Amino acid sequence: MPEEKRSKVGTINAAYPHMVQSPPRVCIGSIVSPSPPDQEVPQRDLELEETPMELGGEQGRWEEERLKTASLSFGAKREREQGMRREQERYQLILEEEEMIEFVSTAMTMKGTRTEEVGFTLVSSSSLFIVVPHISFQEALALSQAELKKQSMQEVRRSLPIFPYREDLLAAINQHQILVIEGETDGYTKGGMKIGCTQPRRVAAMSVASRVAQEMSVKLGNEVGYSIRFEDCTSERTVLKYMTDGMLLREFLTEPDLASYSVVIIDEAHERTLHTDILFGLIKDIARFRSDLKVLVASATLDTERFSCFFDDAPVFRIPGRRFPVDIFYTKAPEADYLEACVVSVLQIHVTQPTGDVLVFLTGQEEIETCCELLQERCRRLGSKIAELLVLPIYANLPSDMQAKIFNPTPPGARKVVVATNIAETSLTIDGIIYVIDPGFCKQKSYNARTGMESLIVTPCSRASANQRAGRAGRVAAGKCFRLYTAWAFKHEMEETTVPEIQRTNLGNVVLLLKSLGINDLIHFDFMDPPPHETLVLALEQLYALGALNHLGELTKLGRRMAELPVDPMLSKMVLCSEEVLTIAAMLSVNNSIFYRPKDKVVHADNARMNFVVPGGDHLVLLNVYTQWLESGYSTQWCYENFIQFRSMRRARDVRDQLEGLMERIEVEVVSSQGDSLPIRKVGETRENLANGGYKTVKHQQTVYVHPNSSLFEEQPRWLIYHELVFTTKEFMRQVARGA
DNA sequence: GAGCACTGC
Repeated sequence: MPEEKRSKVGTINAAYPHMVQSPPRVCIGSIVSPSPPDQEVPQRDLELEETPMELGGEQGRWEEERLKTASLSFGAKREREQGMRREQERYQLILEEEEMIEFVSTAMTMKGTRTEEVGFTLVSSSSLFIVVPHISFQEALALSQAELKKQSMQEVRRSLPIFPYREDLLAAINQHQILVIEGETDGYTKGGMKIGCTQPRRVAAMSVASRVAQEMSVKLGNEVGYSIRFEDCTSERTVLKYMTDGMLLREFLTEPDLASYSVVIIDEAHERTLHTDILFGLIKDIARFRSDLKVLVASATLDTERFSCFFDDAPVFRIPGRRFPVDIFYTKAPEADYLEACVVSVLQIHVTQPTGDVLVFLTGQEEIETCCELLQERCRRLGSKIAELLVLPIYANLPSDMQAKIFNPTPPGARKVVVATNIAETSLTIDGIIYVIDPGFCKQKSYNARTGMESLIVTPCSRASANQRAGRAGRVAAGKCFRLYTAWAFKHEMEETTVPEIQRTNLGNVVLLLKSLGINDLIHFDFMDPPPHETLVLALEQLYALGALNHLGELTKLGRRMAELPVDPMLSKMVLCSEEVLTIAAMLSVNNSIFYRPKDKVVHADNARMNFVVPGGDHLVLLNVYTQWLESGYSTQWCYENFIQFRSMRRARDVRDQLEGLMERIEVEVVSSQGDSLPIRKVGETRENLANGGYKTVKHQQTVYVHPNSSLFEEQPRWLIYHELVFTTKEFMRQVARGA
């Protein structure tokens, strides 16, 4: 019995009890374990896991049985590694029932058109209207987009989910809905008044605007336009303006009462992005004195109560959504090794299910790469025994040309498997997906306000998220969703909804923005879900330390300027120094690593990165990278040759240009420090070197370490300045510079 | 000697 494997189970168990009540499945040959006895399995710690006999009684016997199963599995694994021939024999068994994961259908189906109560909640309290379509505007448009290809515009319009309710809706709010606008926006767009509609994502703002312009037969940018960072596609004629939620938030700085808007629509409200949540508070506030302002909140969940309640019991108007039914399957017993379970499930679907592509949700790049490798390897070994299986990864950091591959149509006779991160949950839609495999995990950011440390941790996802994933199987036809956890776990162990971002993130930026809008009492600001008290306090403390707030908590002149710059307060302060710092701040604010590091070319990538190292630390390395890129003429080819992410660099350039423009506006002169690197270093806290390679933070006396990817990892100078603190396997300082 | 989910200004 391999001890290390068992303790690993213990480790996972401690973190995610619901996932690990069974021994790990390590190969296709492992046998589905019997159901546990009726009583609930107590949460066990590492020690208990290693001495299961101590549990005693029925529970103990059950544990013992299961550990035997585990050892059988490991035995099988060793056997499997012995030779190709055996391997072949095993795989021939792939179709045999006991070789497969046992799924149970719980008669649970995400219902299609007729029965699902989804739709709008249109609500009005004197000045306030809330529309909560359980199918979002964006979703409705995406659905109709597919039909646009085969039908006339008129037919498509009729086929929109909202169409049958249009009259009621129009009557109820006495105006015209964005979805069904047919040029009758007059009443709300007289005298230069606009309708604004926010989306959480840039592409959504652009594509919805483009579609509506098409519907209204106007040129995009005229009556209908969009506004996103780095790109303003509106004109004086624009009456219907689509934008990102963050963009509207910034508009508060120049127009605190949104005087030029007669209607504001917040779409995809259920996503609860940080910006959406702040908008809620601000809009609720201005709606009190702007009785002419109409507010519409659109959400795709059934949880309309929360929204209605927050907006003083605004009424709710429902419109049924439209989606194909999705059958939900759960595993009979929990799966400890979900990566292996994914691979088995994909093959199972491939061999036993009719045509249709598969979408697998994993948590990150590494997992996705491993999963793709495993799938490809097994397909190769199975050879002509199975039909062709196209395995395609997708995650945000994947270069664009490789991302594009997932949209290629599947050749006849083959099946496509897309292995994705959460990017496929909301940000992009892939045609032809019929099967979804959901292990039930995602990577989530969390923020510890006591230490000011962020961490990115794999956590079980929420039921809302799981349902969103399942819904991805029902876009083109009836689909199936295979959940790699039990129905019991879904019901009892997963959270209803994902914790809103506002409760999981550093709020330095937001606090500075609210302060500059004249909101002094942040503790009593009307948040739909308030952030932790400590988060607000720490943000205030840090702003005070940076000189953005005075001892009374009032905004200083510096603070006012800092609020204009759309970067972290630490960076906006730094930017008010020298030209080089502008570049460095832009590079630091691109939070993705600019260094591309694919698994199969790790050595090349690391060598390429070494070539950029200069003395002084990571900030100067970043400056060096940017300068060389500039000298190459912002070349794509240059990026490719040097294992640099072109997208991140282009973004850094955009941010840099924007900051430079804003600096002019707030009348701060951009001066070059003429090769003197000192001003660059005025960031972060200083640490003193400890014997064990760790450092102690000056402020909290906390032990932290240099990140191994840093250019100063080997050097370890006595004093260090760091840009951010991140917890992964240890407390790491990322982006460090040599102290004085 | 680690590993960055996804957005957004």
